[in-house]
Amino acid sequence: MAKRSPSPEAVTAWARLMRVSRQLVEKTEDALKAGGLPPLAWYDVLHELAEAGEGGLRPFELIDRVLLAQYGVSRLLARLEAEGLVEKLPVSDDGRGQTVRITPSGRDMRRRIWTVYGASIAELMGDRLSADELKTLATLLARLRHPPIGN
Amino acid sequence: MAKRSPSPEAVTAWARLMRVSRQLVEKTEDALKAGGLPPLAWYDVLHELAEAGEGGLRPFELIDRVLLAQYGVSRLLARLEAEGLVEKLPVSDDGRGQTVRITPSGRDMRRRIWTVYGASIAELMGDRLSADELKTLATLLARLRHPPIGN
DNA sequence: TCCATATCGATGCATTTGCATCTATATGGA
DNA sequence: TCCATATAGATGCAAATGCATCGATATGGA
Repeated sequence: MAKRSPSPEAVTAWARLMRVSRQLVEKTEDALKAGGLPPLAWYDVLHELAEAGEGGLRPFELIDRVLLAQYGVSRLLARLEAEGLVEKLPVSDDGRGQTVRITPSGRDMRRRIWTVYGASIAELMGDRLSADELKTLATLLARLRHPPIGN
Repeated sequence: MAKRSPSPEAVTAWARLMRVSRQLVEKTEDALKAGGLPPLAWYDVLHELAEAGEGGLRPFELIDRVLLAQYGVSRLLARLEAEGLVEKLPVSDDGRGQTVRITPSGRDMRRRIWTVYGASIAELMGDRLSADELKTLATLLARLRHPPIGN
């Protein structure tokens, strides 16, 4: 089967996207480590659980939200639970599953991570592009999402 | 010390960038696996070495180009050498170092990876944004590079 | 020349990730 | 009701990664 070739513009944009996103992640992870804080993935999960409120979330609901594999979620939740940042509750109408809820100490950790994470975003994105440029960037990136959904 | 808060625009752009880049990498890695091909990192190294030509590159020169840690480069090169895709040559004027050169079979592998990788770029980027939009995206992303260099 | 320090690249060990599979419960059709 | 199949989540094992450190060579100053 014939494979297509990408346009030079597509290749350049791709290369920049790959390189920049990795640099930004690396810089942010470094800042978190320097502050004695856990990795970004912990923030992602704590953030989703905080948004979900008292009802919590089922582990399988986290898979798509934080872009982790099923076993990744399973193990990350085990670590978070061991640290007392989340709690697992049995769910009444499905004996296979559980509900995961953020604890007060989890909310506190989320806040502490955010002081570093947010500062990193401000420095690495906010300082480099104007509000308009950031909106343009966000709009273009939205068109690359999968599945492609409006906005 | 006081930490800054990022603007809402910066946060949105950041979130989109993180999510989209991970989705694109995942889709591309999946395509490579489906084709029985090695990961993207192998392509990155083979690409740099192919560009470098017969002179090859020193391992430490690859560190910044492919954004891997020193030990990551060391081990990846060991795997590539074991597969016969690169060869290590002693370098005359520095007894500590070596020069790494791509082999014919390495060039062939690079080509084979590109048929899948390039098609993935075409599908995931080229099909979704116009040439002008891709240029805009690339320009905005360039402003986020570290260190910030012109373009 | 000698020694302290820096650089290049490799590696032991612990942690993390990926893959495959497992157990347990749920669901739907015969 | 019973059984085949599907889904939720956990886990054993192998591979990859991160961290610290090592051995070897280079370099620069006393």
